Amino acid sequence: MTGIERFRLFLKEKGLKFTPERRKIVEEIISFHDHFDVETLYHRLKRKVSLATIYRTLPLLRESGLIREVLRCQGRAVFESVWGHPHHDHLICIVCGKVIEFEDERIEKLQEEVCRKFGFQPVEHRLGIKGYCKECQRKIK
Amino acid sequence: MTGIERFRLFLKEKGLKFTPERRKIVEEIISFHDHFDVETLYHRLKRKVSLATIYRTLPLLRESGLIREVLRCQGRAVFESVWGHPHHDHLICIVCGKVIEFEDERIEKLQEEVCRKFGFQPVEHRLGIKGYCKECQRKIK
DNA sequence: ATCAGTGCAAAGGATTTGCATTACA
DNA sequence: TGTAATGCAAATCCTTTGCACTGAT
Repeated sequence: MTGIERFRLFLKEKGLKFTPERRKIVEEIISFHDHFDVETLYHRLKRKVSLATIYRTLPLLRESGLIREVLRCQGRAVFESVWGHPHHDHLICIVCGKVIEFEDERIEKLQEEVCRKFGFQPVEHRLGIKGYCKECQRKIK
Repeated sequence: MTGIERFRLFLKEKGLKFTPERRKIVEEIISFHDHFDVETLYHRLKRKVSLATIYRTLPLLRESGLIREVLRCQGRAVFESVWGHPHHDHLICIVCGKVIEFEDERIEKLQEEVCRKFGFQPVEHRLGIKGYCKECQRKIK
């Protein structure tokens, strides 16, 4: 199943409509795997879809498991496409803003274990470690 | 060393001043270990310290390691006092908003391992798992 | 034919900032 | 004394919303 099909199905199940605007948004999101904020997405869509519609569509994309919010950068929410990409977490440099992605299956497993322990059904999770990247540590010293 | 002393020292090292307002804020934060947002803190301080000053002081408290931002709730940043409290992470129910705290030493250790691997010097980290709590799972079914 | 979705512009709400004044160090 | 901090109010900036119109199912 493609991401677009997935979204279409999700909308159908909820009795919502698959509009041209929503199609453009999903297509754009799936074609890139970088981090993006709303403004960036808006420009990538060449302003063919209004900001209001983007803001109204993002929650649906989250619910359907196509994107997730990874972090906040100066008040702005930053998302990433999740479809077809292995889950990973982030190291965020508080000096230069660089983001390093990493995967650790063991951490994932332990999280699942914790959820079971509390009878909690996880939907989305986010692990962000803020600190100084290698380069910025040097600069400071 | 108490939290207040720690903050005082931090300010001194940075050439900043320890004012009555900052003292009130630290005292208040240390006396509670719950989660709090800016508005709540403002009211706890009985409005003796202005919102502007609170907003200007919070980053300093973060840098000095006394508090950390744990999550965002409808746009509002939520913090918690970290001083003298073991690190923990959160399960956040997306239906009722309940927050369950948990500690897992093994996850912490793995995070340190990841940081070493990337030569990254961690300052603060945050693991939040969103999903359905036990009660809300029942309600939905 | 309906009911949800869209764009626009206005509203909202948290956070930041300019400025004159105050007060630590 | 000199520099940073405070409070106030205005300004920002991201995000949400009301409304009249459009369009997917």
